Amino acid sequence: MKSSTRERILDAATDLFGVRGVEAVSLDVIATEVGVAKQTLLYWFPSKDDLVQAVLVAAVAELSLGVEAAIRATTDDPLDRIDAVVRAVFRQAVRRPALLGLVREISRLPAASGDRLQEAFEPLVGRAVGYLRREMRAGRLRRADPRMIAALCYATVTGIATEPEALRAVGWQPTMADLRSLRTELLAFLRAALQPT
Amino acid sequence: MKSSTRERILDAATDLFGVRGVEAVSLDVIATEVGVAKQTLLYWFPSKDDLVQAVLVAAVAELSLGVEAAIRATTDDPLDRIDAVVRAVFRQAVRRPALLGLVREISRLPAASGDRLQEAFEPLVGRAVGYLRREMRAGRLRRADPRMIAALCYATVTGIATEPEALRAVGWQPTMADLRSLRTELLAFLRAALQPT
DNA sequence: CCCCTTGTCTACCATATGGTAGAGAGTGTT
DNA sequence: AACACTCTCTACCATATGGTAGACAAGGGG
Repeated sequence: MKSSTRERILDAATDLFGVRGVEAVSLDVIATEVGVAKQTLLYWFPSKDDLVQAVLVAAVAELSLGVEAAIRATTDDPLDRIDAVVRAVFRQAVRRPALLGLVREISRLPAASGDRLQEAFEPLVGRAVGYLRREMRAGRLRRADPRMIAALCYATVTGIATEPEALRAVGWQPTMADLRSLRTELLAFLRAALQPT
Repeated sequence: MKSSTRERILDAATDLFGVRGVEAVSLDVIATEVGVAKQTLLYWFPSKDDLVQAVLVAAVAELSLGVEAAIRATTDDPLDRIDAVVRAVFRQAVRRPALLGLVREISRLPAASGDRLQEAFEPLVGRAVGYLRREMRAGRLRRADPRMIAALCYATVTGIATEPEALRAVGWQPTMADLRSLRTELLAFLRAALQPT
């Protein structure tokens, strides 16, 4: 497949940007990783900014898709639903550790890019906050500011998924067993934090 | 004060590294910020790596000091104590938003530097995990893997403090009122997550 | 007065970076 | 055969970066 060059570039750039940070990764590094000349990158993406944008848009779409699918596939109970969303995010984070790291890069981008990305996430965020608010009113979740709860859940999941160093500091290791245990603890943690009193 | 040049460099570097990331900040930028020639930086810190190390060591010390003071100043109840630690971290994060961002930079550093930093944090982490374990055994905290709980609390606090973008996405604004409300919600969130069932 | 140390600077340098210009190969169209 | 289009490459380029060499000023002993 000739036309897969673009995809391969996007793939490599996603991983590199997500792990090392956008500013820290040069076009040359990406090109070498893909096994192609730098100019080929600049053929598909006229500038580094364009590449960054494309990578971010693809990452946001990928994450959103996974999350939305997880939402549709669960029951009504909000704790189960949150469970499913976290599992979905977790699964993607394991398959592609760079994805969530990329999301965190957004805050380091020029304001304009950040805003655009924010718009891409807005429907998902808006729906999540609305959902949390309704469930709180119905007494099926601990009452709190639903916007803050959304942010806190995001911070917890993203934080734990993007900082292997923090986990290593408490003796955690990237084995299957520890991974499963981490997921279990994360789910119990969120469940306890959200359960109605 | 002549000898304060070093301090001013450390200060500026801390803020810039913490907000934009180590790789994204050049010596020239720091020098301009401080109002000094690049060579003056290289006089005080023979290389960028040296500067990075110095900045990280200072940041770790600063954070550790604040946390330890908070711990000593509270009662026995573990939830109160965790409350106090979070408040301490929060206070420092407000005074100096870059501090926690810096800690997150550790995972992007060469392994050797990361390890050294980890050692600096080790006593604090070890004590925290031991404390959590004892309190769980005593039934004063929800029973769980204390190591994971430590990591999760860290992820939640650091995540929420270092990602203004996530907060903005849910309509949060950096005003005094919103800041206070964020702290309140964060404390309630952690309290709920840790309370014995 | 001379010399040594301290701290800051200007002048460079090699390398890496994002990006431009344009050649060449392969493929399909007329 | 001639042409155009798509894709990749080599050859450059201007700028920015981390870092070196060394001048210059200020002060403090001896």
